[in-house]
Amino acid sequence: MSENQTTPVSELENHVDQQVTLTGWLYNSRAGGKVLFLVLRDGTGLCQCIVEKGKVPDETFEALKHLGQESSLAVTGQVRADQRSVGGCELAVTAAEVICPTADYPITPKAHGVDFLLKHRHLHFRSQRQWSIGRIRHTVIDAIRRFFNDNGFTLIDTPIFTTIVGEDQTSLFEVDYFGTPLHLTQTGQLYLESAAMSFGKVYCFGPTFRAEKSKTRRHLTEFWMVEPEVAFIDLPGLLELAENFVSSIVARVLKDNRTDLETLGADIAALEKIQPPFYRLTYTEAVDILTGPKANDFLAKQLQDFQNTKKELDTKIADLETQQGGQMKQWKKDKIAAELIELRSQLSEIDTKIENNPKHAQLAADFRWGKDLGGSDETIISLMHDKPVFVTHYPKQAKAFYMKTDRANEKVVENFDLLAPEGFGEIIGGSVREDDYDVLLDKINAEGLDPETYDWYLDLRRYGSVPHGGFGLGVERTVAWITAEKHIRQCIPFPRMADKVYI
RNA sequence: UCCCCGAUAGCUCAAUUGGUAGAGCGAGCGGCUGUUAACCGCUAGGUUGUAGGUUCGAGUCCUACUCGGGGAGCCA
Repeated sequence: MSENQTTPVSELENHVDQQVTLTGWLYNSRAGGKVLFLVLRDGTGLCQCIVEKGKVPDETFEALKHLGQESSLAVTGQVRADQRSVGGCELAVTAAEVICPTADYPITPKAHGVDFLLKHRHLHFRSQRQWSIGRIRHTVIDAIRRFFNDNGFTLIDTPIFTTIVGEDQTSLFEVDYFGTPLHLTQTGQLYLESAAMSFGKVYCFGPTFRAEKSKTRRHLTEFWMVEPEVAFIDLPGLLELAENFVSSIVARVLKDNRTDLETLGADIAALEKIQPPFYRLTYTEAVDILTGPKANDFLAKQLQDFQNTKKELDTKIADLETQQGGQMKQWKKDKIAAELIELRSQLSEIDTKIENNPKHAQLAADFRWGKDLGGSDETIISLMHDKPVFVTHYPKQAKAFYMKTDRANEKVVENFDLLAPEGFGEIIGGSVREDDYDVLLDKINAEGLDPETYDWYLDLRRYGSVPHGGFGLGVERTVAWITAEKHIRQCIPFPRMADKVYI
């Protein structure tokens, strides 16, 4: 069974009316008395294989008829173009070989809960949704490398065992490095700054670790981040780089993964709008929006929408419950019961939203200049826009020590966050770095950090310091946004969450 | 760490508000030549998360714990 004797499902359209052999796994089967419909999954796509009694040996027919989901097999037959089939092609089977028959595969083609699927992650990969997300993740990562490699950036691999704190001291994973405490990297940025002084434009790309005990849909303790760093750049330059970068990723996914996006139910029309320029707001403008009538009206309208949806759901549920009491065929009753389950789960989701809306309104209204923007605040801002939004110039005290103080307004730093639209929130954080030796040293001391540890970092300001800056983009958050996946744990093969690691 | 919600068959969920635990899917057997999460018939499948309490009687009410989901803080 060498590779050149088998044909990938993705290439069947080039083999119509030819005889081919497919290898893969049984995704689904529907058995008739004298005809079987086997849906084969081979990693490149799905193909419906038709097995007619009499066209294959009887024992093959019987074996295939009782074959369990996810059995591995090889099938040979003639390719036919048929619009009734998934993918537009099907296989008229003349011979088949079962490689490994399977019984009791745990993941059925029906609905499953989140916890169950995570516990079966090693098998859940095989499901359509995870497969499509995985392919899009692949494209996103390739597009990231492509963009930087094509734009004069040099890849610099920064260490995973580190001695320096880039973000927050409380969120470090400590490791015992031959008796010396080190920690896993939170960012490659500080190392990258030294590389930028050698290569000009650099980037690093790898896993990042944050020991934040966050239990939300946008947090992982291990995630992938790409960080470009550029010498001789200012804040407007960075924003331009970031919007071109993000737009190029989205464009690549639209080009390479349209059917995956369709499978996932992503909003393709919205993605097509993702082109420069993005919206630009200062932090102060964002605070004015949050505490002013605009956010208030927006949230009030949102609450009204939620309540209208709730009313509609309540009416539908009441209707179905009344119908359920009446006389009717069993299958009709079952259908109503299934519909009720779906509607009730929608209702519970909308109830949560209705419950959270006033809390978020309160948080937004109580917001005072000086705090960092909260998750809900970012969600509100991002929901109010149909394209990504840059929020720039945050208060100095809310941000990391290395960010450059704005010389025009010393209360703020020259930084930015990029919020993905329609509620997805932050996907990029970045800044111009403080390039003045004395200002940086003061910041290090003010933060209570040990200047000796940062001696090499200060050297970069001693020897030919230049204005420079960069940003970090979270891969899983980007994939979640593009695929319209609610939770980023679905956007990494083996998610590590606070307090939970399955395999 | 805090707030809200949940735990019933392998899976997803019901159980008329305290009165004999049910259905679909999945599994097994049978039927059907064009199915699309196929359909139809039959069969098997349960100490209702754990421990205690209230009650003639608890899946349902109370307390504690465990596990899970959502949200806050923090962040990519």
